[in-house]
Amino acid sequence: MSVDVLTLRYNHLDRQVEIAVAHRQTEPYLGQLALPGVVLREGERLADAAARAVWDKLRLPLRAQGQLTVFDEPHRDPRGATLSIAMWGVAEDLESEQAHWYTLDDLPPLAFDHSQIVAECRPLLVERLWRDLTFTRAITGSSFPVSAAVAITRSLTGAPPDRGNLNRRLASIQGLGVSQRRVMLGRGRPGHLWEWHPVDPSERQP
Amino acid sequence: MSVDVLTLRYNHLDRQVEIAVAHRQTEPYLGQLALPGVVLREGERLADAAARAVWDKLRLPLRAQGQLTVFDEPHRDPRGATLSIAMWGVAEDLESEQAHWYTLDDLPPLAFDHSQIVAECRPLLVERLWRDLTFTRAITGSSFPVSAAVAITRSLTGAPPDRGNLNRRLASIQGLGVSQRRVMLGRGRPGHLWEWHPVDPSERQP
DNA sequence: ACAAAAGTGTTCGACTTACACCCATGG
DNA sequence: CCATGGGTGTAAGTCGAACACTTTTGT
Repeated sequence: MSVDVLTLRYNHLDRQVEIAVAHRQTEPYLGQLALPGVVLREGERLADAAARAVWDKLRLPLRAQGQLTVFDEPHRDPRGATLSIAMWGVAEDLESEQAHWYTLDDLPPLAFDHSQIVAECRPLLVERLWRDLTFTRAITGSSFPVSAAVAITRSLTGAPPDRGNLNRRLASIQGLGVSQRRVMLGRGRPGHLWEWHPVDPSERQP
Repeated sequence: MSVDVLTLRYNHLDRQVEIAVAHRQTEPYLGQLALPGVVLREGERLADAAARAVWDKLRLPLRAQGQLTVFDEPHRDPRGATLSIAMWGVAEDLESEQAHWYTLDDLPPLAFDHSQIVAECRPLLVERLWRDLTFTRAITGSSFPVSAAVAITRSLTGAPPDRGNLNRRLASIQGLGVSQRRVMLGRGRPGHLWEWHPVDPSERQP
C-alpha cells in the first residue's frame, strides 16, 4: 500500500510545467529515476503520506495535493504485490538537490510502472486544469500572467491552447479576476495579471 | 486496506435501482447493516477483491465492477486505521438470503462510515450512467425496455428524466440500438426494446 | 517594419434543458 | 373516455473548438 506522487511545478523561466523525479536510493531499481513514493503508515492520511513522500525523496514541501487513481497490477513491484495510490501534488518552487525536473513530454523511462502511471494520469491532470481550483491555483500561484496560463495548458495537454478561448475560460472562473497591473516578459505586448481572490473557506471540489 | 462495494441491481418488478447491504456477522457493528467489504489480500486485484466481498457477504456473483474513490479518514474503523477503496459493482439478479436491497433514497443508516461513502459516491455513479458503457450495460442487461432506462436514471439521479432527451441520449450511445421488438408492461403504449450489440473487445473506458 | 505576445469578435457544431404536442394501449 | 406510458419536434442556452483580426510592446 504505497502512495506515488506526480509532483508538479510551473517553471517561470522555461515557461513549462515540470514533474519531479528522483534517483532511487534503495533497491529495487537502485539509482533509477522514479516518482516520489512511500509506503503508507498505519493511520496516515493520504495527504500526509503524499507530503511525506515528496519531502523524503525530494526535500520539497507540498503546496496542495489530491487523489488520482489506484493501480493494482500485482507485478508492478518486484518485492511483492503492493497497491499504489497515484496522487497529484504541487511543490513549492524551491531549490532541491534531489529533485530532477522534466517536462511530461521529455520524461525519461522510470522505475516500476511509474512511466505508465504518469501516462495514465496525465489526462486526469488535464481534466483538473482550470476546473479543480485547488489544483489550478496551486500550479499558477496566487497571481500569474497570461503567458503562464498558456504555457501551463500547453505543457499539460501537449498542444498550445487558443489564446482567445483560454482568456474567456479564465474570465469565467469564479474566484479569479484580472488586476489592473500589467506584466511584460521579454518582447510582446504586456498582459494583464490574473489574480486569485482570497477565498473564504467555502469548498468547491468536484 | 479494504474494499467496499456499492453493489447495484435493477429491480425489474419495482422498476428501481437498488443497492445491497448485509447484516454484519462479526464485531464491530455486529448485526448492523453495512456494505459488503473485505480486507484486500496480498497480490489480489481490486476486481477480484470486490467480487470476493460480494460473494462472501451476499452470496452473489458480480457482473461487472470498477473503482470509485479512496476513503482515508483514520477513525472510520474502530479497530484501527484502514483505508477503504470504494468500488461499484453490479450483481447478477439472483436470490440471496444475505442481501438486503434498498433504494439509494431509502437506505437506512449503515455501519462504519458507509452511509457517507454511499452519499459521496452517488454522484460518481450518476456520472457513469449512459457514459461508462461497462457500468451501464451491466445495470441494464443485454436488452431493456424504455421504462427501465427511465427508472434507472430516476433511481440514480433522484429526479425523473425527460423522456424525449433520454431517448435521444440512448440513440446516441454507440453499441446500443432499438430492436423491432416491442414490449408492453401493464398499461400504456408498448415501447421499443433497446439492445446492446455484441461488442468486439475494443475497450471504451473513460 | 517586423516578430512576439495579448486581446476581441464571430462562427460552427455538439450537447443540455426545457417544453409542447402527438401516439398507442388497457381499463 | 382517460390515465398511463411511449415517441417526435422545437427552441434556448451553454460549451468547446476554430479562425480572423486588432493592439501593444521590443528589436
